[in-house]
Amino acid sequence: MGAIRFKLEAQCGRARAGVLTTPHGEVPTPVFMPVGTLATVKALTPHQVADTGASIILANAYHLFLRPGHKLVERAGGLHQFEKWPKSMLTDSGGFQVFSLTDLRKLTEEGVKFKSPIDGSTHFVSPEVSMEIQNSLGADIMMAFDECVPGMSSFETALEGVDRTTRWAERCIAAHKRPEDQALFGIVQGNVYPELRTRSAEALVPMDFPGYAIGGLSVGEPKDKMYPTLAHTTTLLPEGKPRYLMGVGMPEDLVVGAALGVDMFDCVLPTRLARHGAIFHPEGRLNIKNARYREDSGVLQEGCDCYTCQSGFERRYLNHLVRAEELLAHTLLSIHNIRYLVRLMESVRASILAGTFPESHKHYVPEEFWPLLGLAASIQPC
RNA sequence: GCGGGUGUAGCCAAGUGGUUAAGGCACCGGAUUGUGGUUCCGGCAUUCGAGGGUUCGAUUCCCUUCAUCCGCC
Repeated sequence: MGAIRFKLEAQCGRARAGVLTTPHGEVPTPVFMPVGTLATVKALTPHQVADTGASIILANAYHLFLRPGHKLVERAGGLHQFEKWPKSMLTDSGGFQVFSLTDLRKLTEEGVKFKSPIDGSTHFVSPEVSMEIQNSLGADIMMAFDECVPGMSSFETALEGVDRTTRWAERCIAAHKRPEDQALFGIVQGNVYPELRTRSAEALVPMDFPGYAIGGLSVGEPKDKMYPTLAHTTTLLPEGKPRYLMGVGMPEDLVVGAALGVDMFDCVLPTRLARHGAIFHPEGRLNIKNARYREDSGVLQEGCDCYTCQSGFERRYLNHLVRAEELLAHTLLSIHNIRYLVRLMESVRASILAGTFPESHKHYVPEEFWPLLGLAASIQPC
């Protein structure tokens, strides 16, 4: 018996609705997971995060390793206790920082030498170190330490990334100390090359991870590369295990991902956009600091059930808070944006259960991509 | 009233007798997908307080005037 259970409740074409059970509760899927890199979803209290309907959040092993240190978090009773988040939690391995901190690191077969962005000191992270960090942090789900190559890398570079990720995956499994209460997910790499995605999945699936992530997407490649790659990759993964598309959070991408059989998503977008004064809206993204909202007495989104909209905060007030760089702007806009994505996933899930997906959500997706959803000329109800 | 200084975009401000007048802030847009919390990319003065003169050519040199600041009566 592993740390998690995953039960599929319904399928609709390739889309799935399920329930992921972790030691810290149930997570209905498909699910959007807010990101709390440094043991906090920026600008929000745990209560506010939970109030958006989020049932699982992320933290980052590499960043917490640098500050305050994973041993300190362990002495504090683990991440749940440290940051007072009682629900499910997932830690990223630091693998993404291999990609995002590319000019501050040196990569070898053994691991990665990073230069700390905090004080310039150097630190070595390997699959074994990442497992040690994540075991100390104690999240319900931890991620393998992988190599994520940039969006439009050459086939050769992507191939190296795939094979290194495979070798590192074996080392992660061997180094993982708490499989009974922490589930370790493998990560499929391969950039936009279908044959490399196949190669990666064929190597990782026999390792029998309790869940599989799709990494190396939304890292600079265009959508007409990303979507077909995703469509191919989800067919390679085991039916009965959760699938997690890493780093994806645009509403249309969530709908496409769910339609292609993804169960979990995470993204910094809702909170980062909020801190830059932008919000999700059915008509597209709105930049609430634009001059045209200066006298706007409406709420962010008519009919939205988030705290910010329900409290009646007007656009002209939020415009002011953003311009004045008041902290409350970050809080109020983050709440709206996270709730927007959580609610989107709730409605996707309900439609899958009702058998009306993806027809019910196709308006989120540009028409040119409808064929990918199974929404060509003939729509297949399920 | 006298002596001196300064007038360049909404604000601070560089600059030169010669094609398109730095830069910063603000402002107006855009970007941001497993977060290096203050980032990146664009746009924004046909004109240098006003008027006149010298010159092939003036924001720059000269005169007048206006505004403003400092000091002395």
